[in-house]
Amino acid sequence: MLSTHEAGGYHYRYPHPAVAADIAIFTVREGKLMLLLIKRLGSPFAGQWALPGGFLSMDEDLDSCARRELLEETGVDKAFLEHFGNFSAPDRDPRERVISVAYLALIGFDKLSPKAGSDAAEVGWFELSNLPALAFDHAKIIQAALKSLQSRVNDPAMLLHLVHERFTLSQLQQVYEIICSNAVDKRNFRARLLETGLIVETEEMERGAHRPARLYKRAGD
Amino acid sequence: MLSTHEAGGYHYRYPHPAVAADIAIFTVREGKLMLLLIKRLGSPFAGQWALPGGFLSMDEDLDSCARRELLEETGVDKAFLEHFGNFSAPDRDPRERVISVAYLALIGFDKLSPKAGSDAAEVGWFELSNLPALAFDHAKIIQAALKSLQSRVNDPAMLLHLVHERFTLSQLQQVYEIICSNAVDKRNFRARLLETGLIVETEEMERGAHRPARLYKRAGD
DNA sequence: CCAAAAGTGTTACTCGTACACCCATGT
DNA sequence: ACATGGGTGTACGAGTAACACTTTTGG
Repeated sequence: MLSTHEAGGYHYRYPHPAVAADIAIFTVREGKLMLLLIKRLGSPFAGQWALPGGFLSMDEDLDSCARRELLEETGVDKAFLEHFGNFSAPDRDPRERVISVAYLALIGFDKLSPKAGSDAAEVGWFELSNLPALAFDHAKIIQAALKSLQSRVNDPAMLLHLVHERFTLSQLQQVYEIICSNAVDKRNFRARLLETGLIVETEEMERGAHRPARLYKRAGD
Repeated sequence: MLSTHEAGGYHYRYPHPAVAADIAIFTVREGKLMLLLIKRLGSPFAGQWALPGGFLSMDEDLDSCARRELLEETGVDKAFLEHFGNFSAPDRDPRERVISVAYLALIGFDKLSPKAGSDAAEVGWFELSNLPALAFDHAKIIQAALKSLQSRVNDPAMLLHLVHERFTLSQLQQVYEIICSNAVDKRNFRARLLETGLIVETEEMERGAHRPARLYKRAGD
């Protein structure tokens, strides 16, 4: 049962799957729900797009692995990050047996460092409604990620991860409506949010083409 | 990256964890929430109690693995079975790195075959309020399982897996109250359940020491 | 002065909760 | 007859959903 490290390899009495954390990283930009994908360089599925992710190291748990991958791809270390499912069909990776532990991540588009990550692979944001062909079973994983996201849309703490540091209530409502894709009443939305106590108003205003909107921030600054 | 099968072992370029499905199998008997545990024969933790579970085979996915383990331990193949979390601390198993994919299972106590499973290990049902010392991090897994169970107590479809084929509304309510450990109003409980349409009344009555109670069954017979 | 988004309260309805008495059976 | 659990309806309150007009700025 124990592994031995000999001749640059690892040896086990019984077959072991590889275990990877894959992350569906969402953000909202210009009124669209966007997903981060990376372009695969090697085979299989070379040239196709896939979810960022990576194999579990022996000295970290799965949450740490996901957080590490998120940091590498986006430069963000403080973000909403949550497990939502495992994907384990025996043939989902043609190379070897790989168990994918899938995470949902949410970040505000402003928090991304411009040179996102140092991974050599090409990185791109895609509108969720216009995804390219995807490697492996990642299309299925994304569907499940979206479902998980939508099921939590009423959690204001989650929504707050998708807006900028300072935000207007309309922006927050827009994010809400993009996720669940139906409109809600402005007054009800605002009242519900303010009485959670999770956000506080600032003295700043956003200047736009029309009447300025008050900016809010998270209660914990 | 590929594995090779040579001299009775499996060889990988990078270290791989073992992956196991562990199952918290709950039932209700005599007004108590019970959990199935097995007594470990070998080391580590020999003689201590643990959750049933087993390693993932290369030809099955995780759900199938959990269902197989459930069948082996209880003789039940049609039961509520649902993933609720992964446990992946690097040192949770002293032998080697093991990722535990944890499942919640619910079965009616009547559906258990008497000679539950063919596994040689000793099997026992324990009151949740009176568990023995547990191997590995299984105490933590059980806490998480219970939390998951309680969070879904309002799903009538789930509750129905914990009662017999034919059941009285009082029995169902008792199960509800045991899980969330607080009392609810009889009339409200019954009304809510009946209007889901998930259960239908039968012509049978349960005869007891007092007024007979109507027996119900699942809507899909 | 016009267009565009910001901001603000009240009413109706739905759903959940609280509550008390009579009934059927076994002993 | 009595003890025990089975069975039933209504009223109130909380929370959710519907609804319209005024304000502020830029062009």
